[in-house]
Amino acid sequence: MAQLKFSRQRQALIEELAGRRDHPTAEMLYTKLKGTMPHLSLGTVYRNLSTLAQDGEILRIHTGTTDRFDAVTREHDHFCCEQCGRFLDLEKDIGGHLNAQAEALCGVRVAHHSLVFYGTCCQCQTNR
Amino acid sequence: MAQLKFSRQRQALIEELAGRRDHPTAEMLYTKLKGTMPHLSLGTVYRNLSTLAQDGEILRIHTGTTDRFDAVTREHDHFCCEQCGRFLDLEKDIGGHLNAQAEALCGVRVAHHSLVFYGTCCQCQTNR
DNA sequence: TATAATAATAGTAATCATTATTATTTTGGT
DNA sequence: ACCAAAATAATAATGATTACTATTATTATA
Repeated sequence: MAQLKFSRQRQALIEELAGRRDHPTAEMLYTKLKGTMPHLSLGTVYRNLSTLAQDGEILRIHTGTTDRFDAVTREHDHFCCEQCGRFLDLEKDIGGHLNAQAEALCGVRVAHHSLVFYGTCCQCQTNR
Repeated sequence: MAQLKFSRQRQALIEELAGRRDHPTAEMLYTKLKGTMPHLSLGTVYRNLSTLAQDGEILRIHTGTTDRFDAVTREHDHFCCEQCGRFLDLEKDIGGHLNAQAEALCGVRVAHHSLVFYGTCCQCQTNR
């Protein structure tokens, strides 16, 4: 990709993602933006999410099913509730020094990591 | 699934997986076993890997592309080389007490986690 | 501001990994 | 040997994502 050109679609995508904390999937973003941009194509959403993630402007999170996206690019970790599917940021620093630790112990060069906890969230613990 | 019945295919799958350390994909196992079981079906491989993983007999690892499988079920972490694609066990204990830590800090109930480091492996560091 | 080069789009088709369907075969208890 | 339950092979279907292509939008420049 030589150089980026502005596009309303990409701009709307960036703004929408920055305005939410629920780690939406491509489909969720598509459905939402379709409201104000009826001609928006799902392929456009995927293409922009992919390039933005490659450029480090957003975060792409692999979950085993559908990928989720996050406007917060500072490395942090996530929690996925196996009951309700909620996908939460772990605000407290948990995985902070893991990269250095893995490098020291195992002799590999670590660029980044992906850490997802699975279990039961607060709401689902009380609702039972 | 009421109760399991023996099958040659499942047995071969378990033995093959137990005998290797490269975290094969379903396709890799299929190709290998096809040599001695020409009628083996890819669906059979997937179905057995899925039930074995559900029963906790093997580990299923999501990587963003193709899932990988591991006969070692003790919770441990992995490293994926972005140069050569090697998928390695991290033998040293890195993620050991993360679950408890996440529970204490964030008030969620953690059942398990998935931790994958990405970067450059030893071989790829020297070969450049 | 008209032009031209190029990037981005919409719409659709294709791909890839995985799961579901179904008719047939295996297994294991009686 | 007989029967019910489970497993299989072969294939179709699904779901997420990427690729293709003709058209449209953006931007630098004459």
